Amino acid sequence: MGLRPIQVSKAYEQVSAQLESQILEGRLQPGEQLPGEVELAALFGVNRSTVREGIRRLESEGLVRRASPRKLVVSTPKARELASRNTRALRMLEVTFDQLWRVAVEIEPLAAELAARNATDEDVAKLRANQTRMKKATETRDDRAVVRLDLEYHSIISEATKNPALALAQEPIGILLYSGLEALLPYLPQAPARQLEAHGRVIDAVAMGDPDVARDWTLRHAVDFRRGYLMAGLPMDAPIAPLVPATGTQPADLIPPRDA
Amino acid sequence: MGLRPIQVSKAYEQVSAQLESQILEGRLQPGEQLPGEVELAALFGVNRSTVREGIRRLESEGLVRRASPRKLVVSTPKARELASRNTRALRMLEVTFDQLWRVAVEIEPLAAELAARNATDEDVAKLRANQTRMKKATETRDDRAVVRLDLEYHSIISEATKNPALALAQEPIGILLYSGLEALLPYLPQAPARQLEAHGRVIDAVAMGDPDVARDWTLRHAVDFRRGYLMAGLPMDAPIAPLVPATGTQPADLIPPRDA
DNA sequence: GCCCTGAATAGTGTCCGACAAACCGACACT
DNA sequence: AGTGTCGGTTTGTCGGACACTATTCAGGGC
Repeated sequence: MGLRPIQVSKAYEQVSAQLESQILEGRLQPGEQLPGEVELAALFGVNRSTVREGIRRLESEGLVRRASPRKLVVSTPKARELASRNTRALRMLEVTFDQLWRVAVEIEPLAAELAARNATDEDVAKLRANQTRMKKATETRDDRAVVRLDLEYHSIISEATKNPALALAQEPIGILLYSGLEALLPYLPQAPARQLEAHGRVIDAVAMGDPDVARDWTLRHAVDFRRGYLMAGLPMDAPIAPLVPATGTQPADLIPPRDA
Repeated sequence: MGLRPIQVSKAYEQVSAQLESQILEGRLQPGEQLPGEVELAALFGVNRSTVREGIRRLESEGLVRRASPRKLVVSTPKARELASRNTRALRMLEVTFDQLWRVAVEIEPLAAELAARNATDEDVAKLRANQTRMKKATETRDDRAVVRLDLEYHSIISEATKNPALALAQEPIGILLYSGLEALLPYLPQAPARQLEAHGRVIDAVAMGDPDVARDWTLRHAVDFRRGYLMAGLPMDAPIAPLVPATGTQPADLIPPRDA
């Protein structure tokens, strides 16, 4: 029969849904301040608690943001938060190195190309600063810093493309993929040096606005990374970040937080 | 100075943060059921309202889900919801056709290739069913249905890759890009026929497990789409979905929903 | 014995009212 | 001008309450 499952709509869902559609339709514009909770409750004709629950959802989706504890303003979702949510989702979906790499090897060169086309002087400056610190970290063999700076490098490239669609697609993949670098470094002491070289070439190409060279060296870098991963004997088809910890932890009870 | 902005941590944030970390660390596994709100409130030592606000966030992030109104279970974020959130974000960031297309032209062929490598019989069946309905919609010139089926086609391809990283990157871009198809169709009556052909070729290639052909025809399809967009005289550098509606709508007040 | 039905139970959705802490703006003071 | 003070406002949190509905379970019908 042509019957659809009926779904009761909770009040707090309607609150977030209505506010969301007002935002999406542009009737509430980014930067604009929302009324206080009591006033909203009055406008919607529901209790303040209900409004609060609705607001929590919008907050978590990045459509509204607290400029200060008292100011609730409409906002566009921030790239950083989107990336971290997507990264988390990929982790939970137990994505493998191979899956990530297959996408990265196509998208990272594109990112480098677009960065070379669109990067501002400021972006280039950031890249050079990153390179300087990376050099230092490589010399002092500070693995932790190497990984952190590598992630930062990819993030700067992403931003330099001036292409939100690319950034959204690339960032979570880059973050997860190059987090795996940490497991790699102990086996491949020469990796940071090769990385430093590749980054340097790409940065020069970006600075000179040479898309082809940027693309080419990024591709090499990605291929090299995969080879290193293989040589280190790390598994390509195992989840990058397993959900179940290796140590036999039993489901512990939650710890009350409020004693602070 | 080396001072960091201080941030007070609200109780409801700690609730969601603690539950989130329990999930991420695997101590709470997907499918597992959470205690009721009262019990959680007791465990955390806070009021039920506070727990509820925390749960709303996790719910909105897809880390927990209501299996039935009474059962709150841990869950992995669903691809569909991630895609729609990311799509919304891209819209709000006022991404342009050109930006989307540059990414799509690299990532969609990859998706087709991987689909050809990994698609199951079920995926192929879905694709064929989609093709059948698309044919009908083309013949009856039902533009609305053509767009809907095109989006579905891309979604099936995405799923057939068996690569969550790719799906995450591709879906929002595909959704946004091919929503623009609707604006295109009135100008290009022959577009659906060409699309039908391209889809058909890709589907055959996927069915036969031929990655190269799948990739090739998807690339052609993407290039063709851009040409159509140009020929129709549609703007490449304007936001795909402007936030501010063209009609002069003034910021309307919120409408109380509860009279239903 | 098994299935169906209806009562009992438990849990969610929503509301009310309240209060301390903090924030914000204004105002007075040096 | 810069700084302290003060009071109103808003948020964060609490406790309690109640209707409604899943879910459970026991008893009756087959």
